[in-house]
Amino acid sequence: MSTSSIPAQIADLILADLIQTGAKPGQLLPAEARLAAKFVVSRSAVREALKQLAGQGYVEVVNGRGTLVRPLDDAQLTAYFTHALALQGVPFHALMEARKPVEVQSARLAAQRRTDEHLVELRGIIRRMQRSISNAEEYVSLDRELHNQIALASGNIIITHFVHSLRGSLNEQTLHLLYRRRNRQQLERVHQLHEIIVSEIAAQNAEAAARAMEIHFSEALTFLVERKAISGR
Amino acid sequence: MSTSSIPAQIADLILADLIQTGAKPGQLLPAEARLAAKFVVSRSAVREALKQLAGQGYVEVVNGRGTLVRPLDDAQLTAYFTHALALQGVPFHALMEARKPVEVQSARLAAQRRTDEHLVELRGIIRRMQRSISNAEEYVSLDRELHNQIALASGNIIITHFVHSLRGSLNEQTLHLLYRRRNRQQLERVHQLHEIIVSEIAAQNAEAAARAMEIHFSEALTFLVERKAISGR
DNA sequence: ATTAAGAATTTGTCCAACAAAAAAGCCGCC
DNA sequence: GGCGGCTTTTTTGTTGGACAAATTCTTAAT
Repeated sequence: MSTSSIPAQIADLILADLIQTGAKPGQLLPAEARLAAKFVVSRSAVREALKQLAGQGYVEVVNGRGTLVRPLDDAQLTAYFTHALALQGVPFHALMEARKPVEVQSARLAAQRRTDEHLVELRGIIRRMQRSISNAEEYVSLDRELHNQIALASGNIIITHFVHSLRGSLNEQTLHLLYRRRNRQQLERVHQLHEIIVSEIAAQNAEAAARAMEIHFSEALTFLVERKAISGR
Repeated sequence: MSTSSIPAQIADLILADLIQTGAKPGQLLPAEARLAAKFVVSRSAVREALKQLAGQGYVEVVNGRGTLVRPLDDAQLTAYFTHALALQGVPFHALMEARKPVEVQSARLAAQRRTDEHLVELRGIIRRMQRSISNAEEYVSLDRELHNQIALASGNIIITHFVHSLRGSLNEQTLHLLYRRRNRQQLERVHQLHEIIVSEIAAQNAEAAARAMEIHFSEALTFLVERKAISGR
């Protein structure tokens, strides 16, 4: 709209230009002074516009070099999930509800497309998990690695970013809730499912891998609901 | 890091403060001048920091009033998908692969949680679709409405934002590919599945609704693969 | 051809000033 | 007391200039 601020308008124009011309990651944008001349605004306005585009993840401004198109990463997704959890108060189980089918798909595709290199990585993580089953802090860290690696093996960058960013925006308190309060028997059940998931991915049984991941998440959700009922909220 | 720019550091500090204090949407931040004094930097630096946070979707700066915490919306997700499709060249089928399980979950939850009001909306859309089956442009628009409304009925804001933003970042060309090239028989098959999905949601058959949505997407993906094979890329 | 110093380009940061919009305070009127 | 309407104050919007910092380009010497 014509009522929005000049930097916002400039940002839209620059972005439209990038899309129009099919800009590629790494490509250099015109200098701030040149953009300011082109749009007939001050350099400050252009700078704020670029900062906004940088915040949206489209570009990166680097001192002395210029502004360049940024390769796609999960920063935007991380910002979204952080916003949802920390500022908006979206309940954790709502995120898990959305995450579950994506992780199931992740396991399914990983079983179909995994390479031998992926498998080596996955088995290495499982081996380390086996040794860390009584160390909750390390097991949580390895759990993150495992799910990230499975997503990587899925060969789908959107799924990879989704899985990675969602885990990344969880705070320590929530991770604590996920694992540390469990007893030994419950942790071994969790690990058993991790092993099944990887072995089905190894055997390239897509549907079996998907089912194992689904059970894994169903049990995690059940666990969360139970704990919520106990804590009375 | 100490090497990053001052506005970036200020942005991180402000965000950390918002999270720490549990800021709520609509809440007003201190004035730019006050923040500048607090962090001992110029107002320009604070302004760029705020513009970055605005780009990340956390806050909104409004002339004469101040900076306020923004309610969660799908702007970040839209930016991510736009970046992926328009700038990064992520293939369309990769997005569909990620979208499919989310929409299946959306249908499943909608069947479990839909209210009568949701159902009225859904049936209204289906009725309009019935009349527009030969008008590809309008059918595409109604299709978007239908999927959004199903996501709304799922009661999960993450899923709602995901579905809405993914559709929103598709350009005209891609939508064209999705529907306009189909013949009458294919379009009627698509509509038949739309009707089944809604009727299963109406009957609160969660798994049946999920299965119908899954078939819907499988056929769409098959159609895309076929077209790609024909067009030779 | 290599290297190193210097020049040019580009972004980083700050400051000062005024415009524009919104909010807050004030004052008279009913 | 309450309620418009005006003024004042606060806050963001935008510009221009100045200099620092980082990078790249140029050039000259070996």
